[in-house]
Amino acid sequence: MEDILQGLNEEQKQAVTYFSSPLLVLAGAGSGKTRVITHKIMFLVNNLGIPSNRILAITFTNKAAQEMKERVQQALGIEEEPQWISTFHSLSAKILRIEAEHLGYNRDFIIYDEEDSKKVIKDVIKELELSEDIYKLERVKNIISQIKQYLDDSILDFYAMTMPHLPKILEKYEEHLVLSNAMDFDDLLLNVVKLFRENPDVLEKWQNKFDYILVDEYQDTNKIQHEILKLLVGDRDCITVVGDPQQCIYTWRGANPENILDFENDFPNTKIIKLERNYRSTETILDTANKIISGAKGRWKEKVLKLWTDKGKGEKPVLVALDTEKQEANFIAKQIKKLLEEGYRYSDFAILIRMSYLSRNLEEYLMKYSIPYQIVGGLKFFERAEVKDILAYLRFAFQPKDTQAFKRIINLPSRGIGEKTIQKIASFKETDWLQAVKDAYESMSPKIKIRLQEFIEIIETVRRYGNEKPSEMAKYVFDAIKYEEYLASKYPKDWEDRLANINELFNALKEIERSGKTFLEFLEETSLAQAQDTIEESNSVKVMTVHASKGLEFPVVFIAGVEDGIFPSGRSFEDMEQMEEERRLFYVAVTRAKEKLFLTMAKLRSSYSGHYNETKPSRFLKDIKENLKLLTTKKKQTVSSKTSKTASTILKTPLSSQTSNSFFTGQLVKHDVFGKGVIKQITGNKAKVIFENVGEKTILLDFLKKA
DNA sequence: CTTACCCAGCTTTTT
DNA sequence: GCTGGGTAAG
Repeated sequence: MEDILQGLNEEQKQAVTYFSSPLLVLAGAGSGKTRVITHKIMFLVNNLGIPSNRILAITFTNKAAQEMKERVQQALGIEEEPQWISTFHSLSAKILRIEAEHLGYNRDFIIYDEEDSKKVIKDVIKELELSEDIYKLERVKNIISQIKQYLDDSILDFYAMTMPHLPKILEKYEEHLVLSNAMDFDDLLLNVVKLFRENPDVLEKWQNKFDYILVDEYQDTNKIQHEILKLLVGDRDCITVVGDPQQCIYTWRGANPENILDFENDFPNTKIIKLERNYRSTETILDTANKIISGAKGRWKEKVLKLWTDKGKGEKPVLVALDTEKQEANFIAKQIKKLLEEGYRYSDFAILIRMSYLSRNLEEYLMKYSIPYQIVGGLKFFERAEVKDILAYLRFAFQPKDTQAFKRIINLPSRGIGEKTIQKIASFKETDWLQAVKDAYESMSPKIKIRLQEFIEIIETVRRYGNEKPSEMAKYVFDAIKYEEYLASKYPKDWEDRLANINELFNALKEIERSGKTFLEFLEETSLAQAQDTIEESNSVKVMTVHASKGLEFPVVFIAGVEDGIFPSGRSFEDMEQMEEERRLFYVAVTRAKEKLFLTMAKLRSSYSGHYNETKPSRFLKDIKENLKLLTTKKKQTVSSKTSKTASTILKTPLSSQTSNSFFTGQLVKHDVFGKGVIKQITGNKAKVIFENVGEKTILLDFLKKA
């Protein structure tokens, strides 16, 4: 017993050993959240005699799950990894693979990623002949996702007022998914709730499977995840959740800092324990973080945690204002080089950004200084077109109902099969697309017959051997469709890089053959892979979005682009709630740092067109200016000649010099293409303009001139 | 049906 | 600077 509790502080011990009622642990950044969960699992097993496979633990990333599994396994000295440590999405997929039939699905269902779902919605909008201006793809997709996440039909009613055909779209969308034996990300969760609600016996079975449930990063769970927990717990007490409302950064995915407070309502007699002692950062960094969050608003504020540490003062965070983004990147790279001499390693550094496109500029300079780096996240490996192409062949062979896979490959590379032929095939479709192709075969022209024959042969071959030897089959497809030629002609610039990706795919497939996993498991893993899962152990600087940095810590952190419009994002300007989220994001970013923290900004930043725009320092800097040390770099390249002054000087100046591109509502403007117009509304870097000839358009400010 | 070319629009965050 | 869509020619 001493063993497990050793090294924990009083509150942590309490959290680990409390079982009398549902437990909510409010745990600040760096306060040992994950540690509490891991130790509680060990306590359950060692001291209460509960088998590890009867404990369900939910983490936010697969990486965290894997680490927790390993730690628990090692600490308990057990043969097998604990089975039920995973993310909500992986858990749901696992449950649904077993219970799919109850929902009219087949166990071999495919998980549609963002791109697949979007294409389905696009097809549906076309099919229903709706205006793409009113039913904007991105918006419709978001609404559908919201409806599924909030478990609330009134959302549909609400949007249906302006989009009367929305219910029809939703219905058709669902139909398409079921016909493809596919689920989207939201379905994974939603279908579990449906399953449990409609099948009490199934629910009971799963309730009986778990004696205790623990959830990490609870502040970022949404309604539907909460519902899954409620169902699994039933009327028992067996749940501990750990979270921090200050770190809720996924409201756009249905999470809300208030949700964590509702836990008390849904689980009666909830006990609350606060962990406010921070083991990660220096006092100055924590003080800065506390200042940021003390400006927050909202009901959860009463639950605000005040972090403290006995680590000592430490150095003040440094604010550096560079002239341009190039110099910003240059500064960061140089600073890293400098700190390396003080004994830091590359892997001690993280560069955090609010928007992923900011990484390009950084990359350039990291390369220039020969600093090994890894961009975490961004376009993920399995989302790359070439990887998806090859996988689509395997996917389709495996699941010939998969409409999106079929549409992707039937004319890839060009087989002379276009819209018309696909329509024809569709008219023959009864169950799956492969059968439809075979049935439609006779009615095709001789030329197309040959091409279809080739296609069928490829698919049939993959069907025969795909399950055992996916890597060989991938190679076979690659050769059979002459994919290398296709790549070379389609992407003359970077086809070699893409080819390298294909090779990596072959390796990944070989790896699963070795590990004894099935192709389906492989597909599931790849579609649920997260940014953090790709983090390499290598000694390299990590560049990532603030979102991707959740739960991680680094000795030295740079936060780049601390400018209004970037951090906070320009989109949050008109929406209080979103601005609040930006604040929490900033809080998360700052609390990643253990020892040193640099905030950098560029006075001029180029937009995609290459034009430089003046920037304003982030509004969040005002709250923390006394905490910051200001570093200015002299004109010439002598980086060493820096002068220190107070941060407030820089915060005062730029506002007044903002004349060059300041627009206002009602202003007469000119656009190269659209001609003269009047600004109706300005949001962020865009303006709604009514043009005399072409009507209303939303235009980026960069493209407008004063008339 | 395909290809080649032009143009508009654009960058949150992601399971 | 990139991409997806639209269009005209083959």
